[in-house]
Amino acid sequence: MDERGPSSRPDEDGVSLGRTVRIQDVAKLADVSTATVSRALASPERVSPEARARVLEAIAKTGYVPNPAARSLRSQKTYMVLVVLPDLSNTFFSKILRGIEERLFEAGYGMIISDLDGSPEKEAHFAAFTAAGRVDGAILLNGHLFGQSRDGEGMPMKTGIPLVALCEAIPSADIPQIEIDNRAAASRMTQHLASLGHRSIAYVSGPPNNILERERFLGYREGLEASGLRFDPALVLPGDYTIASGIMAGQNLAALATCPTAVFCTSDEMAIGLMRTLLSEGLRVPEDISVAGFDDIEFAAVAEPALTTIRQPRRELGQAAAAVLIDLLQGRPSPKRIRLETELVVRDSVAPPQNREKAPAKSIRTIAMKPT
Amino acid sequence: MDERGPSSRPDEDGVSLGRTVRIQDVAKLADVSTATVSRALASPERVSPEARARVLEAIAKTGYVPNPAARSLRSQKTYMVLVVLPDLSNTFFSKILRGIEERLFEAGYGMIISDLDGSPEKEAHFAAFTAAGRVDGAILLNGHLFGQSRDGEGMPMKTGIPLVALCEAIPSADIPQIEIDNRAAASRMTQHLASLGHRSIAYVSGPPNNILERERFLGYREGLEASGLRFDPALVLPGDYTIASGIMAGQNLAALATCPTAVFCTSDEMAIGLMRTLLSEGLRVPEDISVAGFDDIEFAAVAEPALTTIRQPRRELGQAAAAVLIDLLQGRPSPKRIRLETELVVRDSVAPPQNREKAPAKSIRTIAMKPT
DNA sequence: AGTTCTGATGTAATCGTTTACATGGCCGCA
DNA sequence: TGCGGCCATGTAAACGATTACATCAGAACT
Repeated sequence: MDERGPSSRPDEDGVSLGRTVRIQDVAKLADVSTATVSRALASPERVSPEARARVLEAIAKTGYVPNPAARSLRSQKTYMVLVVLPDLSNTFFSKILRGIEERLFEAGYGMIISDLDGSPEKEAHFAAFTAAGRVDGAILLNGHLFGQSRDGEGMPMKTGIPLVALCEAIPSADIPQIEIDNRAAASRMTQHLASLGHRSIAYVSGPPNNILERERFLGYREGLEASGLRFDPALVLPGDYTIASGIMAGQNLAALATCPTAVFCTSDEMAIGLMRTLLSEGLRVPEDISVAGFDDIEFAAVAEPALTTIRQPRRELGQAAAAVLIDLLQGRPSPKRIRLETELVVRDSVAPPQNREKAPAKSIRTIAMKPT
Repeated sequence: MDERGPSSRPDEDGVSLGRTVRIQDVAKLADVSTATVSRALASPERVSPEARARVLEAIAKTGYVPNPAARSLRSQKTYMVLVVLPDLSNTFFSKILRGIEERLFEAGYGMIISDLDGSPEKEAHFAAFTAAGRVDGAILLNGHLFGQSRDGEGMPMKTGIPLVALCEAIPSADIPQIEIDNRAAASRMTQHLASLGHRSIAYVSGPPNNILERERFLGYREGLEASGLRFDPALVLPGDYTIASGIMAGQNLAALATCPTAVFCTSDEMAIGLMRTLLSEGLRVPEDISVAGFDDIEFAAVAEPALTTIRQPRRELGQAAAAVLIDLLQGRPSPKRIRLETELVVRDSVAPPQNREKAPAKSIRTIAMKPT
């Protein structure tokens, strides 16, 4: 019945606390009412300096820590935030998470993580989770609202708590969006490739129906157009942002009738997987084919060759989302949309195209001398 | 005062709920007492089938979700678990996290994450967190107990809640440990290198005072000894498991008077960073120098060359830790220590040493033909 | 038939806060 | 001096569940 019995000896400072320290104990010791103790903590300016000092002293003496359950029960606030994401083990998200955690921590909020893992069952569970009032707000990285019933796509979740969409905008929902301009970034990369002389630029896509993917694909086409290149559907290879899909795309690419001189992968994972395949197929990057990525994950800089990519400020994205949510939670006005800057990071995996049909692989080295 | 006002229209199923559905509402609808409703949920066998059916129906009709704060206040259980880790953005941890989350979810527990980020301030905060009873238990990935006061190393945290140490054993604490045999694994890799003919094997360490590091270092020395090789302190390069430290170690390595023929890096991140540096220094892997890693992260297989490493079953480690903690929380007996198997994954970054002093780099290719 | 036990249910106390409302003292203004 | 207002504080009613204890009906045994 009472498992904590044996360990309930006097704790630190010689103050023996029979059990848990309650606000009453503090009140008694400070010779004030519980209301004053509560106020001294929540809104110090509403308590006289002397009373406050006594309360603080009593708290220090007893080691009092407010009981969150009781606090939450009464005040309807949990100081907890739910973060929903599709895949916790993905490098891309974990860096963002860190940004989120930082800000939340500063503001005194805890972070509960839900790895959706593609399971609708989990979605339902976490919809209930929010409904039960276990969290004050949520940050959604999964690109859609969960708990959407019959109405399918169109029906936003009515949780009644503040929500923020991070990275993947949620079109039908009227909630703040924190994101980058995926379209502009993709367009820029495409134009970068084109400006180096590439005329045949393949594209490795993200998962279908993904908002990110739609935007990036639009950017790709825009970039082609802006560079006066024709869009060729045959050069669009399916992917899903994973290393494995990059490897697959590499195989598909190598099997293409006329191999393009450049590939734009919409994630670094795919780019790295793809380079790997290309390399083992005997193609060299960037001499035979240029490869570009997206995200600038840690490994992009140490890939071989180092990956040219688009940097997303992941930590900052997380921080911004958390900041907006906190504003919302605390009733402050907050921007409806934040777009953070991306950056084109030029490394070694992209180079001007070289005429590889004319010579066997070995002699290419001489051609490579050309640039000055 | 009441922000939810405007959105409080009838919800689903046409059942209009003025505000939140309470257990009383369910009780009234099912024509039983609140106690029966509570029991129907917590211990169905203690309620008659008819009553249970009525309760369940009423719950379905009203969409009742128990209020966690109230439940927690009364029952002293939160159904929340704290996971403490040193760096959330690290690939290695995030895969483990996923394993943890899976198991916790199945058992109905939520996961709160604390990214320690090397900040003692945060440790204090989370010590208070557990003390306040916000979680029922914790999984520690950080290798020590927080909240250790004056006594320094030796004083285990007295939180009064079940704890489990994952990966990094906590020597002074009497809590279950889930881990791999780091020492045996490191020894095995060292012997693997030696068995290929390497006589001079460098070691890139983890952070000092880290338990993992200590074990792996012991394994390294053991492996050397078992292979009849002498330990040379000059071949131990400092690292901290990060890519950056691997890059640094690569520079130090290249600067060494007599370059070893093999390097054992105690993390894949370091191995990949190190290979990168080596490559740009003009050394080839594995022809000039073999590189081995530890962990088998996703990128190990697609590194160039593909990394020979030790596979840690990360997801399983997370699952096992969660399972043990759940046992503990539910009063079941649980193992005091679980050691999961590692696996030596042989890829391309390790090869027998080749005599590189006799010939200039170019002609090495002929030597490389040797293997049949 | 009387007693005891068991199983299903209800009643109401309890968990530890926050906070609406009441109180009382003090200041300043007329 | 009297009165409105403000400030600091106290009192006590929530918040919404769990659960110890009481109750009661019926079964089973002597």
